[in-house]
Amino acid sequence: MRKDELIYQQMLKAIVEHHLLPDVRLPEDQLAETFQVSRTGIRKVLHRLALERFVTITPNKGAHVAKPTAEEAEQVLDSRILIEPVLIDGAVAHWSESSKTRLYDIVKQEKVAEQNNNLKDMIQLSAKFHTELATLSGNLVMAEFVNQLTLRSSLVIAVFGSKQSVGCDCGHHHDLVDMLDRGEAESAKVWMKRHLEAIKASLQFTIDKPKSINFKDLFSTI
Amino acid sequence: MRKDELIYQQMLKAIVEHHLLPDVRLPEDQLAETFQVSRTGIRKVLHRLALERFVTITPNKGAHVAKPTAEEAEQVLDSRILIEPVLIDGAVAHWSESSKTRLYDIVKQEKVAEQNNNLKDMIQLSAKFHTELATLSGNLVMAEFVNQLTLRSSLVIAVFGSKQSVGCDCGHHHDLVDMLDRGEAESAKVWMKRHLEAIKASLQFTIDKPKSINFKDLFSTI
DNA sequence: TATTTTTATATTGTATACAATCTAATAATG
DNA sequence: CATTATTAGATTGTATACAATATAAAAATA
Repeated sequence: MRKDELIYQQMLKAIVEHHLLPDVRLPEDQLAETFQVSRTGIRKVLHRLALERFVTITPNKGAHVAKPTAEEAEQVLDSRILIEPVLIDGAVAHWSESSKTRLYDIVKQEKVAEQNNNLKDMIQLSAKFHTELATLSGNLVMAEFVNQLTLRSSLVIAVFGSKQSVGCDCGHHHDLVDMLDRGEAESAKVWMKRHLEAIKASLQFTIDKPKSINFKDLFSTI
Repeated sequence: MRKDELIYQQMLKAIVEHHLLPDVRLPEDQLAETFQVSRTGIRKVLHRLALERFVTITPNKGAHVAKPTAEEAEQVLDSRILIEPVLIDGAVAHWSESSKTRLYDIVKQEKVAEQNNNLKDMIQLSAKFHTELATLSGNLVMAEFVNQLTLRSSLVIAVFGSKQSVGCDCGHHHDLVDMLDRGEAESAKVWMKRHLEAIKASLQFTIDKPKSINFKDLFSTI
């Protein structure tokens, strides 16, 4: 993998898994030193993350982890509520043994993460489940968009979510796969809509405060 | 507006309006000279266009105008067929006199462009109509995605489209606005789905060849 | 003391320099 | 003559240098 792609993946992971919280400053120098590249390489990554809404770049003031507003949070979830159900038809149409295996496998991992109370894995796996399902619909353009939306949801949860926002119902994903395997598209659509509405309903509008970060330590442990 | 934003807009416009055709090489030096900035600024823009799928960057070989494959073309249109109808509800819910005015205004401009056989305006205005409608739904996240999809459609049309792909039915947009104004959401959804399916059906799989480009001349005339 | 002004420091913005890589032309070899 | 090596030129990849801007601290003024 290209070096800048690797840095991108690591930073995105850190943001999505709440190791880097919203509003945290991302100084180019420190990141450059952390990843052993020049500022040029870091700027490329920050620029990409900014286009994808995970980072905010203010001219002459630098990059911060993005802090979605309440409006944006709502719109991200509403987008998923609109889109993900209509992808169910495609997933059912392309359904196969390997689809089933892939999704059940993720569900299994989710259960382990839940038992271990491993929040970071729970976040990552939940996003992975939804992205994988979108991919199974056969439309890569849509799958990419859903992928971005699930990752943005993780960021939204960092700002407005409670613990139940991510973990309350990962067992439920199992039920959805059952429906898909039985070819019950309509039930699956309804289920998906309610599932996402439940996540949206779990969001709360509170405030939190950023703190200083040692990037070298952070990226050496994850 | 920031200088790099302006360069981005101009290059995107050139691609979307078919002044820069798919597969055309985009050498950093020539673009840097054309826009009177260093390669640094150009690379930033090319990188952004690549993330948005309007440009393809091959490592150590540089940037080219993206040439969507048949699969991608199909998926872009399918995405619109899935998404744009479900945004109708939001547009009807937020409907107002200003909505009506905005859309009719675009339709009016479309008619002028059609009469003048002004292909470049027809492309731009058709994309604008669909984006504006998505914006009226009230969900900015969705609107941005639809905007990207409409622009990618223009690129798809550059590869697979016939003249009718863009201009066959711009009068029809008028009918849609009428339905929206009467609050006929369901009819409007069906109309939108058929409209996009017609565009998809007009795509043909042929071949064309790139030719050399004088960037200075090009960007001094548009 | 509170407020403004000035200065110093740190950080980002942009251009340039040099290294790495690819492309194409020329030379060498069978 | 066709094919492979070699070399020269052009182009991209990355780091660094310097300018522009913002931030924070110190000094000046009311």
